[in-house]
Amino acid sequence: MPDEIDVICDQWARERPGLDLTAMSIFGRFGRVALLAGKAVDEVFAKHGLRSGEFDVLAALRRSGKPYVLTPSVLSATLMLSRAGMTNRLDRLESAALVERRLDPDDRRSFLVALTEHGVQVVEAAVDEHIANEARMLSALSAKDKAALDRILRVLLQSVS
Amino acid sequence: MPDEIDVICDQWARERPGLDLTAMSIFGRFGRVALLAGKAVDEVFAKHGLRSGEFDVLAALRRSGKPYVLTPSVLSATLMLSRAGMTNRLDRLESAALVERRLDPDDRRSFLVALTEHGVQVVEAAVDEHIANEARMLSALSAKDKAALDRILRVLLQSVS
DNA sequence: ATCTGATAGTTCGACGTCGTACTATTCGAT
DNA sequence: ATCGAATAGTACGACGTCGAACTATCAGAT
Repeated sequence: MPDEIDVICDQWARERPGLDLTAMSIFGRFGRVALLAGKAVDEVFAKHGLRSGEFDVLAALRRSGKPYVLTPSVLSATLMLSRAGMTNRLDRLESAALVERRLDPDDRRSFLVALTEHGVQVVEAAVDEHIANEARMLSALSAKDKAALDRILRVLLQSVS
Repeated sequence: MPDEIDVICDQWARERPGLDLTAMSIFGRFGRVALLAGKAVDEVFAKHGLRSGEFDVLAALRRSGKPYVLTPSVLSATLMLSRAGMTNRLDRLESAALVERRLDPDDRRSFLVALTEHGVQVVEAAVDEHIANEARMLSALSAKDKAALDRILRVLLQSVS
């Protein structure tokens, strides 16, 4: 059953018969899946009052283990976000009382970003539903295909890095 | 060889032993690949003076065939972009003399967006280099893996739609 | 023929991100 | 001990996108 990307590739095949469309087909679907899956993910986070970037911060803190504390620099590096963008996210999260900024006793240039009690509760609930949602989106794949996809993505991540 | 996503999953496994991390692993790498591949793609387009959104418009026009004309509505639907965003892109492309707005003889509410001569030349050069770049990013995969990835992504796109 | 609802495109304000410039602080070489 | 380079975080302006409000136009029902 042809999909949207097939249409695009058929058009290119007609217009530019020499083109090798293998890569375009793969990256075309890749981008579409990333976009659509991202929207589905955002909907889940929205039910918990979060945007996906905000969840990423809370999740990074939560999975770092007790006492759920990291510096803004570590967070921005982990999440591949500029420090300026991280400042902005932390401002929002602090306004929502999901994190708090504490003084870093060892470095007065820096801060420690800590999950609040409320932040822990929110991220615990959000991550469970998030995982279930992701699993649902993969449910059309067989266990074998999921394993193959995981292996291939690992190679691909290495390759584009 | 463990990568960045393995670290994240190991952290979650330690903090929340019950969690099924299959989906997180797949979507985690998926997002990273999409992000990094997107940056590599942007660099190629930048060599032709384009942003990736602008290329998308030119490519949609080019692959539609002669006379390389589409309406803004069709473009925004095809590219999954709001009409407001499309207005903005078309303004930029028109300023760069890559497209032009013509009157639609059949509907005075609408316009016809047409590739200029210059626009055709730019997109022809850009698409060739773009395809080569995408193929390069996939070169770490065997032909068999590429075929498997294409098939799996097709299922996945269906699933998340 | 006219009126109602839908559609095409634009404008506007808001948002999140980025890159740059800036201040404060720390680290290292001498 | 001090000076210079590097680092942590923030403030600012620019950019691209979105959703909502708006104008102009079309299509269909009566």
